[in-house]
Amino acid sequence: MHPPIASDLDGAANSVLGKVRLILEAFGPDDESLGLSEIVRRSGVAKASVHRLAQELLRWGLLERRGSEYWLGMRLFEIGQRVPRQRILREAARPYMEDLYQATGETIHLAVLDGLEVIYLEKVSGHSQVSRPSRVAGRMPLHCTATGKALLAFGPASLFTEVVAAPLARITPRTVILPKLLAQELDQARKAGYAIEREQIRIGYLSVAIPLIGATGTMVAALSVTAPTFRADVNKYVGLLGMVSRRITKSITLSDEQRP
Amino acid sequence: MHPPIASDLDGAANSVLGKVRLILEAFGPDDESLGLSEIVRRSGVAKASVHRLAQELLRWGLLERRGSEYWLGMRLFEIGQRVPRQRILREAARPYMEDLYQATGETIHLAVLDGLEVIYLEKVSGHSQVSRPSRVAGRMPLHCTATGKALLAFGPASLFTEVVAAPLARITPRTVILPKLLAQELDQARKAGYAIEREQIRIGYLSVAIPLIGATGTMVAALSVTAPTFRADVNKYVGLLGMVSRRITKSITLSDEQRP
DNA sequence: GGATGTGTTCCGGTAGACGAAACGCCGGCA
DNA sequence: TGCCGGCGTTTCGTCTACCGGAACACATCC
Repeated sequence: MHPPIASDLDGAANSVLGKVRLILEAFGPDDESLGLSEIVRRSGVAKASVHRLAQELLRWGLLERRGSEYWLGMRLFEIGQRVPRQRILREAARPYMEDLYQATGETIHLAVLDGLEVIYLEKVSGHSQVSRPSRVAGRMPLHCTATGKALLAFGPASLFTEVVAAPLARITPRTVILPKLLAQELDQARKAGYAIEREQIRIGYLSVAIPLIGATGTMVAALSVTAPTFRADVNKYVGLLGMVSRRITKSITLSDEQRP
Repeated sequence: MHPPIASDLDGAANSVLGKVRLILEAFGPDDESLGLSEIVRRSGVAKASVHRLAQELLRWGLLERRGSEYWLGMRLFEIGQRVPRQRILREAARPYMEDLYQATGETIHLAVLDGLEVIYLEKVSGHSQVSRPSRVAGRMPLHCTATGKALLAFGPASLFTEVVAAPLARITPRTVILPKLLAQELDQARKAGYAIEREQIRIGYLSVAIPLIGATGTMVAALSVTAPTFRADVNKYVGLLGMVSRRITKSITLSDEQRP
């Protein structure tokens, strides 16, 4: 765990909010608690300032504390659940994701575009953590995930251009990293109405994703089924996803205007 | 939607963080976007300050904007998912909640104590929104919800004392609001190993909840099944919950020390 | 005892924060 | 058309909230 990239946060420590950001982002996705000194080390903010701001964050509930250890506080979870861009989609999609999970027995993801990445809004799965790399609110590259490919294929062409402007990361030996090959995959996805990745993100697994198109015809999200390759039934998943996507988009009141 | 209670936030507007809190909490659980002037009205913070802080929150990603409308930003959702008190429990309980949902076809809730309320960490349900009053990260009173009763019954006696120190709210005509009667219910719950509420929170619905006890023997959370009264099978739910709770508590690495 | 680590408190200095006021734009209405 | 009220943005003199080095208190280890 390293502090946020310095170039993103130049000058951050010369404002209160900048320091608060550094403090809260010192806690990584797998951390439990941190001591004050560890927060200082990770954030680069002066100890007395960290202490002072932490007291105020405690009063707000954004941090919680026991003894000398600090935790991210429940109030963050509460406010985070209010974010309309995830709330409305999740609420609309959840029952259908449950249906898909029951019909397939495999892991179901709901993802949206954020910056140049996929961010997972929801994941329905059982005891086998088949898609271990993914987590709710986690981010993954667009180019090698099925949801990412669906977002690329059915989203604006400018998105593809932006994504391939930087070298594409190779996650597995099967990851497609040549822009030309990726473009062909996306063409195929547009013709077929769904995107697919086979072992491009995790060996032994494949995902099938379809786009959720909003009322004004623009990409809103993508929905996928992820399964171990040996037992995957792509045609079945595509059929189910297709039926479900029509119902979800009917129930979404979210327009693309929701997308800032 | 009204601004945060003034008594909780006396003096809040004389610090940066206090103002940020007022701004972020101006967005309610069902809001989508707010204009700058509406944020000003709800928060009571001066317009120029709201504008200035909003710009910084935009840079951080805690707010997002389109035109002159502001949204809570995806970054809040991301950080909110890092909160260990919800993350670890949810991850442990999710697969079992799916099992329960499949076995019962009814709504499953996972809840923890926060302050003197229940807060729902997760909810698995299908198309019938049987427990409409509840939502993830939503809060409900302890005394009239099954999860709340389980938390009271199996938690420290001091909690009960605190809760009944103030008048208990009557939600439905069936809500138990006399401390003596509530105490009897909790005794019954302790003897039976589970808590139950019948139409105390919503007419026509009942819930059954069991406690999740951590490694050190203290209450960590409560898990419930909620169903329409006419088709509820309490014995079935109790049996299933019992089997599942043993497995969840085995997989929880969370100790009560996680509870600040 | 000294060194090292943790978290807490102090307090003079200052720059970041403040917000009234002005500005520019827009839509509605007489 | 002109006025008004609403919106969001900008300005800039003022000031106090914020800053953080330093001191302090406590704990552990050699």
